[in-house]
Amino acid sequence: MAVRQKAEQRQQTRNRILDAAEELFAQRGYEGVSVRQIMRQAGADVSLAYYHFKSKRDLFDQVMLRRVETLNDLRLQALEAVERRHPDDAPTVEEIIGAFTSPLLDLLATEHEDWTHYFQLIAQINSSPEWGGELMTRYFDPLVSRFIEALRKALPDVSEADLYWSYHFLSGALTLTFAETGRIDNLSGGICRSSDMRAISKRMPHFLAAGFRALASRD
Amino acid sequence: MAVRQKAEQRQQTRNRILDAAEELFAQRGYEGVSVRQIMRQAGADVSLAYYHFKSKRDLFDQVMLRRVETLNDLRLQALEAVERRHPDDAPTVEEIIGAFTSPLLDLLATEHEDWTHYFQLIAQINSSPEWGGELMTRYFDPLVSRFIEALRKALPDVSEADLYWSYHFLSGALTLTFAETGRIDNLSGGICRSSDMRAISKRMPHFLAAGFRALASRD
DNA sequence: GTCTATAGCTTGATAGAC
DNA sequence: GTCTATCAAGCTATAGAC
Repeated sequence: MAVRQKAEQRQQTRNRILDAAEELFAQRGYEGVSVRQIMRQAGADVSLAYYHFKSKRDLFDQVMLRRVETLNDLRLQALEAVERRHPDDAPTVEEIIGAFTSPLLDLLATEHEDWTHYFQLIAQINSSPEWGGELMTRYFDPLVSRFIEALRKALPDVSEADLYWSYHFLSGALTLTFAETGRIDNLSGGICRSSDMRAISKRMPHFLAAGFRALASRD
Repeated sequence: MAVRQKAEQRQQTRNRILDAAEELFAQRGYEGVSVRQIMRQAGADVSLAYYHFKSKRDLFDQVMLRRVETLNDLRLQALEAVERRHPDDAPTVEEIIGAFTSPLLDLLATEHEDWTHYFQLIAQINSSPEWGGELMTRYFDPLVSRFIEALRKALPDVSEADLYWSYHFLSGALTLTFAETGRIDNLSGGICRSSDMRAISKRMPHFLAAGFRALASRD
């Protein structure tokens, strides 16, 4: 019984550190945050960081890993649900893109605090020459390849290059949107809000699907 | 004569520092680079950084400012050229987006070394919650508002919210593309290359224009 | 203008008591 | 498991000689 409590508290502390690290890395990037700042926010001593994690870089990797499997699973389930609704024909591009993006919107709607910092972190990694190529590849490529395959079936005449470039444009639009930097609030004079997920889900899949189709049907 | 040489050398040193800072900030972000590393790469002593610039942050601001006016001027000229070709009707969405994006492609084609790091830096800033909202607004909003105005004329029935969200998706696709992280190279197994500007210019305006139109003509 | 030298601080990480 | 104490290194920034 005492053993179980110890294990639970250990897990709790570990998670408090991961939460603090996630939030601060998301705000200021890996290099912009010190282990001390993270542990201050977690309400624990610096040395505990090195008891629970091998190094600052290991802590960062665990922040990334903690949520990636959940996210990829939800996306895969959404895609499979779409495909089950189309036993004979191919799903539409909108439906496939919806399966890729709506899990993010759902997670923000139900567990906003937990996921918003994670998506901000992904956005920064995606745009970083130092981290982007390697980390996005490692964490997301298997899932993305599965989505590309579905898109290839929905757009039978599309070339491989057009398909990958289309996904690339999607990736940029998606990650910037979930970065929630407040830029669109300033630019639009308050007409649009970075945090308005309903406004996003009404527009993003439609916008991107039209782009995919435009490249697929060009000349 | 000696005075002029001094002034020229001063300018040269200053530019060497700015070049080094631009490259390193683009690779590892503001916090990921020290003034010492910048000056080592510039081949000059640390103290010279503080002779030419007030602080690390001032150096960063000057890196941003050095190219932003040139870039915005070229974009504005491209837009005005497009509008001059349409004295009676409105330009197409493709033409307007082309005026926004093609100056970047041209600069990379003619002065690649000088501009590639700058665009990588912009990409990271755009996706950062810490910097994105404020800096992108300060440096680019006047120009972007001018482009939004042109797009409003090209899409007379579009709602204001659709217009701003469309631009937002454009911004994400554009900045990720110029971040050149190598991700698309990995994902596509070599079919696409991050640095292939011809492939980009053939696809990006077309993809994005279709998105704008899809939102503008939705129900 | 460019150098040396250094102040004053923060960093990532560890050793050892309890 | 959690604390105190500490290390060596690196950091931004400046003062002052030439």
